[in-house]
Amino acid sequence: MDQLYDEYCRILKAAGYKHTKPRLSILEVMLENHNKHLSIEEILKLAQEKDPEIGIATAYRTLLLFEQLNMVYKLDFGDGLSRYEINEGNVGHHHHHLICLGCDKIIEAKWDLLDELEEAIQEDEHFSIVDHSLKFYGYCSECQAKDRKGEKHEERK
Amino acid sequence: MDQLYDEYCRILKAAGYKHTKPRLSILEVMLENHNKHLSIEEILKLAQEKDPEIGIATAYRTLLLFEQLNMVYKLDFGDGLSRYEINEGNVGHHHHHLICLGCDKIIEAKWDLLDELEEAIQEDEHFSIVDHSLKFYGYCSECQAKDRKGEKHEERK
DNA sequence: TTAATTGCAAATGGTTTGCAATATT
DNA sequence: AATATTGCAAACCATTTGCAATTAA
Repeated sequence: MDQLYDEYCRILKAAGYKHTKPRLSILEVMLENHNKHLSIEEILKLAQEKDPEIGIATAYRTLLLFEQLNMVYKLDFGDGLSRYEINEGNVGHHHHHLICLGCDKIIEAKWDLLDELEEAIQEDEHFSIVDHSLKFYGYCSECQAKDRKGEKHEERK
Repeated sequence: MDQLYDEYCRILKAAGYKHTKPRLSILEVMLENHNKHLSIEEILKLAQEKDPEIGIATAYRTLLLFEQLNMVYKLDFGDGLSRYEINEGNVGHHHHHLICLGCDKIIEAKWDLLDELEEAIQEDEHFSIVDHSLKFYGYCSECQAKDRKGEKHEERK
């Protein structure tokens, strides 16, 4: 089905975890939505299409496990929901996010110019960096256009 | 007492909000702890030393108000608590944080080399940046030293 | 006086947990 | 068969909200 699927199955087994239906279903969901930022609720709903028995507690436990095994990233866009994204193996450098304050859209940022900054930090502070999280808040081009037309932004919840 | 205190009192009034004891007490607490990252619970406890009547709901409402007026920053270090820090007016560019995965210590990072990256994003994506959040996860010098001695990291909750 | 603000307690909502039943190896 | 895993429901805990009482202007 997918090379990552096999790889992550192997990792699960290697770490001593069983290949259960809920785990494999959720893994499939995460791979099928590799470009999205699904919430637990969304992941559960999709997984239940494959295995209707799955409960919410298992979804939480499974995503936590996947996160610990570095199979997924946990994302937080400040909307009160934990979101997850499969780790596609671009070692250590997952992308950043642009969060639109007008319409709550999330845009992927492909730039990664943090190397300089990371080096400075490692040297000056003797802090050994493992990972980072970078979010930009602002207004997307569409919301800027709306603004120019004098329209209101959609209300943020 | 403090020039920022006066300034923020003015801002409150200007925005049509009353100068109540809870608000002024919490403002004082935030100014007296300008270099810390206090949780709501901690802010409440400190504010209650000045005004024992204050309830938790007021603390939440006040910090939300202060955040909306850009008087404080809301911080999230992933420990399940909302933390707040007074905005000392370094316009738009508050500092970044280094979060130690070994001992949960938070180190302030003074570097701000994101200008290049922000320019690239504004141009390529036509995304108008208002603010950003940058966190680095890794190990502080002390935890690295402990590691070399073969000691265990403290358990994370 | 009057409209904003507060404290309290109850409600909310995402997440975690205890436990008996079930599934994997 | 032995152990890990699950689903369920209850518990948890940070945050929000309704409302009557209080307070600032």
